Amino acid sequence: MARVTPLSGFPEWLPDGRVVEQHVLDVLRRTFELHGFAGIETRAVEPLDQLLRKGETSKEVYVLRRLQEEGEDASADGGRGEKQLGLHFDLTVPFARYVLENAGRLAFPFKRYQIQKVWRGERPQEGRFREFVQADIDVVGAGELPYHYEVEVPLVMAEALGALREVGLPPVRVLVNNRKVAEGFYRGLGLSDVEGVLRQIDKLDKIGVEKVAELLVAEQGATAEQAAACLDLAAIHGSDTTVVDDVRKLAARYDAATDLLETGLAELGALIEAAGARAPGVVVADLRIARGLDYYTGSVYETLLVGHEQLGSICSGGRYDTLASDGKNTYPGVGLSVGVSRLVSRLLSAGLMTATRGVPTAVLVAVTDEDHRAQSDAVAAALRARGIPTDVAPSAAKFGKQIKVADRRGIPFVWFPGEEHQVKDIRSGEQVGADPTTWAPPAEDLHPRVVPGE
RNA sequence: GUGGCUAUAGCUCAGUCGGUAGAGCGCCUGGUUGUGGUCCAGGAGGUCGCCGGUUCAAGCCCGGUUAGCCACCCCA
Repeated sequence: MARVTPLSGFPEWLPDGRVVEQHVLDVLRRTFELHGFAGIETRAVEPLDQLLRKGETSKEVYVLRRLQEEGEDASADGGRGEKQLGLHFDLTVPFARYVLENAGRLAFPFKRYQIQKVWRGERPQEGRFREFVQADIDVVGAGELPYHYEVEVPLVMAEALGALREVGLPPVRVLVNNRKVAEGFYRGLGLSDVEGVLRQIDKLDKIGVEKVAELLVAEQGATAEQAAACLDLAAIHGSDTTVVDDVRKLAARYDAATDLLETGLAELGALIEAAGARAPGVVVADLRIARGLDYYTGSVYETLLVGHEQLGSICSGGRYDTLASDGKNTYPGVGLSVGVSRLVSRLLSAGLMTATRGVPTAVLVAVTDEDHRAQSDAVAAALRARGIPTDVAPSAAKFGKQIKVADRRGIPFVWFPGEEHQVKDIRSGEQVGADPTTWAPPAEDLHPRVVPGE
């Protein structure tokens, strides 16, 4: 048999892992719908020029090509002029296109969730995949989008992730910043290359304060004092509105106050205040969060798993003043995206969350001998009719083997048909008489459950 | 795209100084009268990633190649 090797970056779970993933997806979806987000799905491909819009040349896009393309249509370019297609690398670009395409039929502000696979042609490693699932929520407005949505979106996400706590998800920390604060502060200092400064600040975790200070001077042309100011700003963090005062004081000290800074601070303060009341301890302002250098214009978010910070952000997003635009109308939006595959891969590899079994089956009906298989099928039918997931033994092997079949799969009950039916809980060994038309397993054994790992 | 490491049984790995392969787990069979897990006995299973080179002889040395892992970059 040909040797099969896993394809790096294209994760696949075993059935019990899939149970965990499916549970995570269910909880996310339920929470999103609870908050009024409507579900959509967009096609997997977009025209390549659309995907590469916004100058995102760094994104590694998988391009779609037909096997028969060559030879068949040397005239394709001159003829149909088919657009080159690429697999989407996130759900925001397709959503923006979808909004424009359906603007006349959507009601704004439009709240949608979208859970789909995305593809990125990057070099994979732990927690980084080339094919992975994202779960996005966004709110998009026509022309304008009130700031309170920038407060709502991370709180919905905090609630969704919070709902997974009981099955083993570690606590999460949503780090927030506001692009206007950073931009206002830097401009107030006299630094005009806001993106450049942010890019350096983003390296703080990796290379440390001193190196970043050097880079700010060398690359961004900052004075030592300006660099120090940027680093002081980046050092500010906290979960209450004192961070706003801290920034104001800092700005005053460097004489860097601007209107833009004040606007940003007001927004950030409102977010922190609301979050403190609605999800205490979850949302933390962190003035060094940069995120998606080019397109975010207001709040930016990043989410860490407490105890797994090395994994990177499992959920991030922000506010775009121009999520989509058709030239005449602009559609601002704010959204967050959960990296479901990254999250689930860690939950599984670290044993944080496990499924009680990998098969849906609650009962395995034994087969006495092949001549009596119909009797076992009848028992199974009776159980299934009452919603009990049931399977029939693959062969009329010795009962010990049939029990083993159940054990290997985590099926909790084995049914022995006969004059007097009996059902055995193979975990306890307890075996009792039972009637296929009335017996039911305990509620907790009816379906696989997801539980915290050991 | 750049750099480092790795590739031997289904899985995790050992294999000394070059002398045609081992362990643990798993799997199969048996331990009598149809009830698993523990225990005991036995058994199956490997083109040592692939191609080439050196050598009397290569899992081991050399070159190439493919794949995987890790780091950088970037990001979910």
